[in-house]
Amino acid sequence: FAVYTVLLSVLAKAGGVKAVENAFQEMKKEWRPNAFTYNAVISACRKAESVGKAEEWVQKMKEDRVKPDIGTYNSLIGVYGKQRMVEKAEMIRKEMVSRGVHADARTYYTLLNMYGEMELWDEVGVLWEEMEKKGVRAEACIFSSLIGAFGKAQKADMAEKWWEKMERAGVEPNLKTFCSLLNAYGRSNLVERAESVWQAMKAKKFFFDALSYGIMMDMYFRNGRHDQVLSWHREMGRNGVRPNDITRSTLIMSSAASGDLVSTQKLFQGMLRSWQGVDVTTWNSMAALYCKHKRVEEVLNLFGEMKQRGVKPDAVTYSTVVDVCGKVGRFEEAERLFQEMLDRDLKPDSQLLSKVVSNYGRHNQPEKAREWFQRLTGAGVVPNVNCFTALMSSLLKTEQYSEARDVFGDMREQGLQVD
RNA sequence: AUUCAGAGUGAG
Repeated sequence: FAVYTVLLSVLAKAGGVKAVENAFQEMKKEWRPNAFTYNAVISACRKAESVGKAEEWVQKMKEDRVKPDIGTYNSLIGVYGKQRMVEKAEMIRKEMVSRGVHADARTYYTLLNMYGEMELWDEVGVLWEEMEKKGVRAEACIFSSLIGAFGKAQKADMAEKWWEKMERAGVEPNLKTFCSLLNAYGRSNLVERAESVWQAMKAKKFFFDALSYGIMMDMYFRNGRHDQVLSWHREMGRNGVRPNDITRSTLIMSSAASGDLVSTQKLFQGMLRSWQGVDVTTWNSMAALYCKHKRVEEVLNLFGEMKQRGVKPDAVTYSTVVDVCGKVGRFEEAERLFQEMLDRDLKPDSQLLSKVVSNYGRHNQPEKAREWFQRLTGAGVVPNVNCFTALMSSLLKTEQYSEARDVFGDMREQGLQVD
């Protein structure tokens, strides 16, 4: 029975709610599921970012008369936390209180993680105090999470402060904690500090993984030090660490930014020939490179080839192919591909909107730009400043001053910060 | 036994 529960969580990590659900059904034939079993399934829904499914499973759990435990509440908070549904997450916390279930360390970790990702630092402070008051001890993992959040927000100073806090608390940092600090420096372009963290890690005899190298490569890439990207990639290989999807995509990006099109193509072809192949993000990076050069045929060929190889195009892929068609004025094709995107249940976003609008503007079709703006916002896309700006410049191209002013007014009405 | 932490791709 316990083996089944472990199996569920392993399947969840391997990446499929479907597989988890199937295994659950199999198991149900022989055993009666308990809270642990349901918790594992709910957690799988969190990984798949499926709130609806998670809620369904909570319902099933109730129908099955299995009482939710602290793990269930924590998992559910995790489900909402990942989607940044603060109110829902807090609601669960209140429900816990009313049922006499006490928040534990993981409850706080999950909530802190959510607030950190959302950059709601005040809430982080409040929760932290509450946690300390309750005598819940922070572990390395929560410091990784918060230092990572500060890093993403390019607040290296805050990341440092929390690192010191961790040291004062006597918590021993692990590889993930070091990596979050490394990345904090990387994101703030503090290359030398990142390098010295790396040295400190080396002194501690950590075994670096591809993720660690990936952080360094990404930092050098963003700082335009493409030679360093290459040499760290080589260093990784020398140390017997296999490149993964992310280091591959960083390598492609770096080559795209530094070399000519042909050498990037060669690099990409070489990756395709290897047994690992490349993932959708790397395909997307390559497609974006062609798109930038307005090489429609290449983008479309790439698009076809990736499908042939069984890599599922995502919303970014479609955004790029629709964009490149629009760039060169092939709007019927763009329209067809856009429809295909919807048929595949992929959600258009504000970036796609701004691209489509500016492409119509570029080709002096402001009416079409406006039409698409309405169509997409009607479909639930929330336009940002870029979208409004694209629409305004489309209108201004044909000297529609008052219309552009109206758009400007609409933008301010939406409460958007004018930049 | 189950529930929490670290890196990559597209727009004006």
